Amino acid sequence: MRSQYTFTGQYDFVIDSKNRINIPSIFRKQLHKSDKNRFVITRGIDRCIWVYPLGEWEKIEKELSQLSSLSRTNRTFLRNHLRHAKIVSSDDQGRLILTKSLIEYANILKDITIIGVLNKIEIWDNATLEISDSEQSIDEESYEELSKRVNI
Amino acid sequence: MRSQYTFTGQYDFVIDSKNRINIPSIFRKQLHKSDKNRFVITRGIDRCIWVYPLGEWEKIEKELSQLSSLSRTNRTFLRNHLRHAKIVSSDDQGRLILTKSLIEYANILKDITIIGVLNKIEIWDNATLEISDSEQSIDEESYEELSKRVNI
DNA sequence: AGATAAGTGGTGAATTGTGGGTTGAATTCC
DNA sequence: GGAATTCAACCCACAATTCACCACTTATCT
Repeated sequence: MRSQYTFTGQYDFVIDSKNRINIPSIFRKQLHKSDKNRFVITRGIDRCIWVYPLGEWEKIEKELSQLSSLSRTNRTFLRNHLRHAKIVSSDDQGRLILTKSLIEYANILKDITIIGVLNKIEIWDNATLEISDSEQSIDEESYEELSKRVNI
Repeated sequence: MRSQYTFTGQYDFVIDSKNRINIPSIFRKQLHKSDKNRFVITRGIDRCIWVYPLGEWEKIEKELSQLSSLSRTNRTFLRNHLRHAKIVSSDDQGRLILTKSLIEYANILKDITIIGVLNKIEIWDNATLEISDSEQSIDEESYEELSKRVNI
């Protein structure tokens, strides 16, 4: 299923004392009315927070709901992927409130960087992202592997 | 059949002296009127309590009723799954009363964690969940297996 | 430069989580 | 069988948190 969203670009913001973070206005303008400024925030696989417009998240839920809880692996997988996900709405200014546990997970202090990654938005602590950048470079071999699957 | 419920997120609560536990308000808001604040509480497969909105439980019963009692495995499974199931209603504050036997089964003392897992809600003793977390990690192989079936 | 939009800070009202009391029905005990 | 006890249902109360706004400053655009 093709996503209707194609978030791109990088933007710097700050988190305030009430754990609110702004969504770049250019992203807000792209949001579909049916999502009604609702998002799902959850743990990213790296040390960041993933933000999905509600409609995008519902596609993921649909996939997950096919897993039977009789399987141990499924139970663990479902629990671990769903427990950090929370539906949130943005306020009139377009801000979201992050949970304390996600803030801790992503090491967020004050300065954050928001990155558009197609159908989701990543929220990074500024310093953590820089460290991650330096560590996570892609080697030549992996690029070769990718080139077989993605044509850009 | 796709569930109408998609509980997600993790919330901390306490159980009080009358064995009452709160349901997160965000879950309560999602409840369908036809369920009229009625739930089925039962043993989870792990050391936790599973809570289903009544309507969801009825779907499960429908699934279970398809299992023939001629099979020993089926009989045992059915018996163990149904004997601890109980219909309960929440009070005006949105709390449920847990049975002593379920409280014992889940090792619940005081601090609990509630996790939304799509169509059901899990109630864990805080410490028990942490232990379970450390034991139940998913190995790479299982992730590979899952990736063939779930596209997220 | 002025007007508009975007980002950030703050506040009062409403909601939520938790504790407890009272009553009447069900259960247990002698 | 009747008394004592337990327990669920239904209240009320209240502190802490959250939410829906309002306000101000900074940036952008024409």
